[in-house]
Formats: sequence, C-alpha cells, structure tokens
Amino acid sequence: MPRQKSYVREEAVKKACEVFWQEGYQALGVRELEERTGINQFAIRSEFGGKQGLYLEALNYYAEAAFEMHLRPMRDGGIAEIIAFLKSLTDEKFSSSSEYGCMIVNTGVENARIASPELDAVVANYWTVLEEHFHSALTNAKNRAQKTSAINPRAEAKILVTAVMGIHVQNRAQKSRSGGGALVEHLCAHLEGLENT
Amino acid sequence: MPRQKSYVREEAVKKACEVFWQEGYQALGVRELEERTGINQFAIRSEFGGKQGLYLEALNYYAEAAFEMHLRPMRDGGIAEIIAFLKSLTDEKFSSSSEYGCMIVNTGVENARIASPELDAVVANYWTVLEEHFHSALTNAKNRAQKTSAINPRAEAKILVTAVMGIHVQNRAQKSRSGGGALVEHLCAHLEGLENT
DNA sequence: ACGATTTCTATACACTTGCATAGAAATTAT
DNA sequence: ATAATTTCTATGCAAGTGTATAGAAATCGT
Repeated sequence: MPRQKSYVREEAVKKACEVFWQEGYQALGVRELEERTGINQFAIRSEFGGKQGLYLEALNYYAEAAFEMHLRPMRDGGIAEIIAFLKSLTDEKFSSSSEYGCMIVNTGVENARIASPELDAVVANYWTVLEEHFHSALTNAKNRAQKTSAINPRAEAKILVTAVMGIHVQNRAQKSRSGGGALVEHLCAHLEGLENT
Repeated sequence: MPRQKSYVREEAVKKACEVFWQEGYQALGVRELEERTGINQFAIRSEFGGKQGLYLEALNYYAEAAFEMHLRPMRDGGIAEIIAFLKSLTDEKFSSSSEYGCMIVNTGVENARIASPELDAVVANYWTVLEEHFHSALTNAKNRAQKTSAINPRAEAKILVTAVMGIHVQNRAQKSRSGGGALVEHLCAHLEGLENT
C-alpha cells in the first residue's frame, strides 16, 4: 500500500557521507543537503532523525567502510599489511583519506563544540579500533620474527595513529592525496627497519 | 576629544584568539563573542571589520606568537632546536598546541568551505614557514656535522610538518597536551639518530 | 474504481545569524 | 559650561537555520 520512496536508502547515505565529508557539518544547510543527496526534507526528519541523525548515519557508514576495506586486513596481518594501509592513504583511489582528508578527523576538529555524545563516541571508537589493529599487526610481526624482536607494539601503534591523523590533515590542507607522502615513506622505512632488527 | 575605549586592543585580540581557538569560527556567534572578549558589538564591526575580520586578526596574532616563540629559534639552530620545538608541543605551558589543538590546523579543517582567501593565505603561509624553519635547522645540522651526513633536509622537513599536524589533532582529540607524545618521542629519537650517522 | 496507507511537496514557524543605525554617554579643547 | 568628537547601548532588520505540519500524490489490496 505504501507509496514508493524517491531514494534508495544506502545510496542516499553514501551520498550524504560524501557531501558531509567535503563540506563539514555546520556549513551545510538542510535545503542544500536535500538537493545534493536526493533525500527530501521530510524523509531527512522522519527516516533519519533530522540533520544530526543523518550525519551520524553517514559517519557510521564511513567508519564501517573504512574498517572493512582498510583496517580489517591488519588484524591477522603483519608489517606488510600496515604498510599497505599507510600507502592507501596517499595512493589508492578509494581510501579513508582523500583530498578532503578524513571524515573522522574533520568531525573531531569541527565538532568539539557541538559535542554530541553520539558523534564523540563514533570518533573515539574509531581511533581506538585503529590503534588496536596496528597493535595486533605489530604483535603478529613480533611473534613471527625469527630472532627476538625489539618491537614495542603499543608504542608503535600510538605513533602510527597520530601520524595517520597528520597525513589526513595534510591531504586536506593540500587538497591532494599525495600531501602526506613524505611521512608515509618515512613510516614505511621505519617499519621495514623494525622487521630486520 | 574622543571617548575612551572600553577595551585594550591587544588584550581583546588575545582573548578573541583564545576563544576562537577553543570554539572554532562557525559555532561562535557575535553576541557570545562580545561577552567573552569584552569587545562591544559596534567595535567588532567598526574596528575589526566584523566577525571575519576579528578572526583574521586573531589568527594572525596566533601565527605571529607561535613564530616568535617557537619557530624562530630553529632558523639558526640545529637538531636540538627541532627537538625543543617538538617537545614544546606536548610539554610546554605556552605552546602553539594545547588541549584545543592548533588554531591553524583547526582553521584549515573547518574553513575549507568558507574558503576565505585571506584565511587560506595565513594557513598556507604558516605551513610553508614551518617547513622552511625545519629545513633551515636540518641544513645547519648537516653542514655542521663532522662526518659527511646522510640527512635529506627537504624530505625530513616535510615529514616533520605532517607529523606536527598529527600531534595537534591528537592533542585536540584527547583534550590533552600529551596525546601526541608517542610520536614526539619517536621523532626525537629519529632526529638524534640522524645526527650520529 | 475505491479506500487505506505511506511518502512527498509546499508552506509556515520560531529562532538565530551577522550586520546596520540611531540616539545616549563620555571625553576634551575651548 | 558648551560644543565637538568618538564610542557605546539598544534596537531593528533581512536572511538563513532546523523543524514542524497539512494537504496532495502515489501505490497496492480489494
């Protein structure tokens, strides 16, 4: 009996994600959101819980996609998987980073004032999960090493998380995915050095 | 003949800088700005060119202070001065970084959409100047080295700039100046290693 | 074809935004 | 004291904010 919706939910969320990623949260009005996502104003409210609800869903979509595509391989991987992740930040076509930086980073910087607990939780969780995946891969590398390794997984994981933030910001600042390239190269060399110690 | 002003210009700019640093640009209304800086609404317009003019002046104040206090020593310094700069990001009381991160970083992330050419210019210039100061210190270190050094000043400078961005963001994310500590330690060790090569 | 049900379009609302302006207040030279 | 000059307080304004709602449009079972 229902009338059919004028948008496909997942496509709409994806579109909203892209738009928020580029433009941020505050500067983007509901009217513009409407025309750029294809979701009508009524649906934004009734189906997504308003502008903030849509943002939250878009952010979760982003985090989920980044997790599936880039973080997961590190859990059971080693140094090579970390290096692949880092290179993806400046090379790959679909990455958690782009010329608009990283949606998680942008959210953390922009919304310190808004301080929605839900948004904060997604952001905080993302960095925790990232660190744990670095940690996991580093621990694997340490255990698999022939000689006893000097790797300190916890410290190295923390280093990497902060460095990743910097790469994202640099990409956004330069409006180019290659902005953070120098640091990526450095980290890769550092990690390769760890393996042969 | 003139009536005396109800604020001291430099103090007001300093206060505006702190407030914008914490809260960002968009989320902060003129009314609140008025009461938190002590500058009356009329003066914001007539003396500073409105909200945006005040922000620009506050941002310049920030950049200038950071330059005087933290960047300048690197120009004629060496590795030790770079290390001092990096440590200041997580240690020092008055630093370009705080629990609110870095005003330049925050501006770059938040205002990609606003895209005021003046703001963009200040931000872009700051990172250029920072890189040049790293470059200068690294070049000094290379020239002063006893043995022929393997330091690549340009590449190392770029690494450091991106890393600094990450440290700032991490500080803001963790609402603590020690957030980026692990990366600072890593970079210091790396720089010390460069000296003895 | 009709009625039930859901979604969409259009409009309105209360609120905030940054900015503008007019009149009051303060200060100093005369 | 008075007049000239500058700054401040108070108020208003047009535009934009996110949200709410009522009526039209579409869809499907009967």
